[in-house]
Amino acid sequence: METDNSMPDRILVADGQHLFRTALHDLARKAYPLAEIREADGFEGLMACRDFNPDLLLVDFYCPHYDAVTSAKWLRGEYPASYIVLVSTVPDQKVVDNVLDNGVDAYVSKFAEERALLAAMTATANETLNEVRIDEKDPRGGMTGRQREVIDLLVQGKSNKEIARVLKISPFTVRIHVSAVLRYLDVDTRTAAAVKATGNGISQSHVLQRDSERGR
Amino acid sequence: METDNSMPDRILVADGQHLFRTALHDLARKAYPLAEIREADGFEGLMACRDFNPDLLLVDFYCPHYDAVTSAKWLRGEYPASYIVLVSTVPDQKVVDNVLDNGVDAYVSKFAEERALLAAMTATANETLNEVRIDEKDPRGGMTGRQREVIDLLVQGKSNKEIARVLKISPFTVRIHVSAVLRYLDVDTRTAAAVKATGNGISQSHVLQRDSERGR
DNA sequence: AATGCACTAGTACGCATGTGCTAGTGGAGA
DNA sequence: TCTCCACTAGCACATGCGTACTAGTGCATT
Repeated sequence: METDNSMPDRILVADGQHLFRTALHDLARKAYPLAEIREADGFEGLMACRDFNPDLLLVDFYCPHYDAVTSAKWLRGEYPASYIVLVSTVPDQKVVDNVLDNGVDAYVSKFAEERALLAAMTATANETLNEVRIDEKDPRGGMTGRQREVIDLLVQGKSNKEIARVLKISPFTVRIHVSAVLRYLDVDTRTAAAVKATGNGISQSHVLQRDSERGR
Repeated sequence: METDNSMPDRILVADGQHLFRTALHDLARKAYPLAEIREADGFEGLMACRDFNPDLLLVDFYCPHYDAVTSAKWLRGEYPASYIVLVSTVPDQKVVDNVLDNGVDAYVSKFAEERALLAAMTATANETLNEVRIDEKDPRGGMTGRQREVIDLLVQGKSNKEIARVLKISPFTVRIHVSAVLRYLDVDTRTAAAVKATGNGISQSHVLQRDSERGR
């Protein structure tokens, strides 16, 4: 921890939630009292910090209109030398693995304890981050690999035909998987499955199925 | 602010996100240095604090398996005398109005500034809280009232028939509204609409749409 | 070798969904 | 008054969706 390259000089904290961002900032300050820490609010804030060149990037972030992997790649492209920690609420191990394979160095759930958050931001690429990854229960634990791929696409609003195209299998086969997913989630329709699998955005830790938001 | 009844003795902070909860705790401490403040993690934590009898309740909370209004009513029933502030990410003014009509005293977005959060927790039932309500853009701004009611039910995974039953109108009429909503959100299927309207949960502050994921 | 399971692909059937029409009512505003 | 618009209700048609079958392949375990 006291090696030269594991001690970031510049830390960028990017998150749209003001209070959470502040808390992350404080935590980063606690971990690295000497570092210069900046905050960025959303995509625009991130764009405004292109010259900051942080060593460590703590971010809850998706490129507008793009998916997780694309966003991860974009981040890596923008910050090729930074240690990028995604602090978010992705509940799917598969997506986490995907972003970890595409530019993001570490992932921590927003529900994680301080300890885990600190561990993530003090870890470096040389160290083990497996322990830092996801610490939330995955409701899809009982699903097969294919079923998870299908539900991942389903919650994007994709039709069976589209899912089939993506996975390069028959729409008939997709229906098999969808059907199994519905049974697993104990719902009747794909929309209900999407809602249940997606969470509602209001309180990721507490199950629910009412309402929400989000635009485009 | 210095009247006797506006100064809470006991404050309960309930939120599943540990760091955010801590930050809320700190903020509450800043607002009311003398108060006894407790934290609760999720539904279970809330249940464990039934004897605490807080004057002020800062909560991001839904009853498991129940909707916003039911949760609000439950909260009010559990804490009949508390000043209940919902700190969450509900983006729909209508749902906010509904919970405000059913037990919750005030709502603040998680994206709000400290100032707004402080304002909400220092407000009392006698004061104006209109200014404290929602400060996030509602992607459904252009929708009619009925359309919002429909999308609210749609994102619960309800079928047209179920929506019709709830709103006490014909399923044919529901289809009219659903169709309008799909056009408005620029999607082809109700599932895609639900996803788009629900957000993806990964980064509530940054718009997106191509992808998503999410557990519960 | 045999069993189990995931994955694949198909058919058939029934209901749900989404669109495009027509049409009536009531309220707000010019 | 006349117009605009939200809301209501229906019909027709095409497509999507979900379930219940059958069936074959490949892999891992016993």
